[in-house]
Amino acid sequence: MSNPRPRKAPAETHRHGEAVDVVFDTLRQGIITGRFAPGQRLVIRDLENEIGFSRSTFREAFRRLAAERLVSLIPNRGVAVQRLAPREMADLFEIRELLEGHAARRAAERIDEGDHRRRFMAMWEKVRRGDPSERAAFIEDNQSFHGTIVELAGNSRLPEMLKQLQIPILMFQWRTFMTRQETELSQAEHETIAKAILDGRPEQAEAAMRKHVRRAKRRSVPQ
Amino acid sequence: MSNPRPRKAPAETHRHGEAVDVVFDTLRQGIITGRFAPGQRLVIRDLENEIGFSRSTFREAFRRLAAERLVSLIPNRGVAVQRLAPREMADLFEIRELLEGHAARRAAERIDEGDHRRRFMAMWEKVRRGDPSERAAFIEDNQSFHGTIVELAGNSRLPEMLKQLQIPILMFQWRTFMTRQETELSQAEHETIAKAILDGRPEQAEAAMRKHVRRAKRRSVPQ
DNA sequence: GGCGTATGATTGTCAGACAATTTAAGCAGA
DNA sequence: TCTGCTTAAATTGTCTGACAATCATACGCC
Repeated sequence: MSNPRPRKAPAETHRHGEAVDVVFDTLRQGIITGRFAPGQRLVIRDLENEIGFSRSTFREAFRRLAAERLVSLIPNRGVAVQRLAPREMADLFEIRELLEGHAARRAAERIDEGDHRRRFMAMWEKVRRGDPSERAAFIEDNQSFHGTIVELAGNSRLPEMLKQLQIPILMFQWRTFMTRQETELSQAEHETIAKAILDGRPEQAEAAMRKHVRRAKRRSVPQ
Repeated sequence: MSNPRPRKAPAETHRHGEAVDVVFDTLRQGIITGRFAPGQRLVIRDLENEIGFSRSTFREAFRRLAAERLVSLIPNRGVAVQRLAPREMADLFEIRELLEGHAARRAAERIDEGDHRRRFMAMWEKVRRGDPSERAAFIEDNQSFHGTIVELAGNSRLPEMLKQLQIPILMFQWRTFMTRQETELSQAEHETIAKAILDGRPEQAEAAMRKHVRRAKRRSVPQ
């Protein structure tokens, strides 16, 4: 009897139509955490053996990663994990300062619309109690703080734009030493921003947020 | 004698490694010009017959289009040309106002660095002479004006971010009736912005640009 | 050691297979 | 006629294999 051609069993079980998403998430996580180093080439045959899935799936995932600037396409050489020069990092922070400052302003303007105040206070109650010395928890709380403000700004495109800006910054900061003193200073700045938003003071909210982002830039980007 | 399997000849001659780019450009152009209507599904087999190239190439091009928000992915239904609600259009303009206003400020601050003044004046000499009643030329000059300012702002990420914002706006405006009066008003606003930049007045440049974008928004987005 | 050339590895593209899924069509029963 | 179920057709999502183009390296030659 003839041996039917065996089909590859995917590394992880997944539903039909999710392969590209699984591969994309896996690679993105690997890039953010440093599992794949900046500049490193991603060779499909190695990834096939390591993660499963097939070439076409990886190629589609590569296109998404390239669109988010996590990798760069090199003609006839596939893709490589993006390197960020200090200058480009500074440029990212410059845009982030602008967009997040605007988001804080809008959030303050709209704090009394709908359930905004309730949502913001729920987030803030949790974040303000966080222990600044627990680094992983602090990073998560920080995301939550900034994410909520951006959502409350009420612009449908702002969240995704900032997410794109933050991923490379995360790649960078992950390897940055974050001192106790710095997280505490960050906490204090969050407090200033939160108060301005809750008090409905747009100008102050924007100024405080911009200052906060500028300080993060000075801390993260080598001059 | 056996007939060797014929290979598909691509619709247009192109070099190795450019198929995805050709398909991407073709589809993007078709979407911007209205050849593919908002909401319309893009079915790969039809596109294969019409443009040439194969499924995997189209699937990769789709990922790029989806990343630029020109199409949306629908599970098990492929992709469809993105529809933009007036609200989302307004959100795009809100971000564009912010980023382009910032770009105008930076351009004014840096007008005397390097060859900035020469480059800006070269563009402006050409654009100011444009006939506002020639619509196609006006659209091109408009791109040139805004593009130069964004480049002179000196932020490496700004140009691509604004390009992404402008594509859906173009999709929309392409079908907008642009009166003679409006292009002339636009010209006059360009003049104000150009003078502020050439005079090195960042505050005025930003304010004029923001006003310019806000007026374009009022003209383009149904309230 | 420097330089052109063969060699191997990898990418870019095409083609075909098949399962999963959606949509439309056909049919049975109330 | 309407409703619900089954079937069929169309299309997507994924995997596999083929082959040309290109890049990187090793090799041989001088």
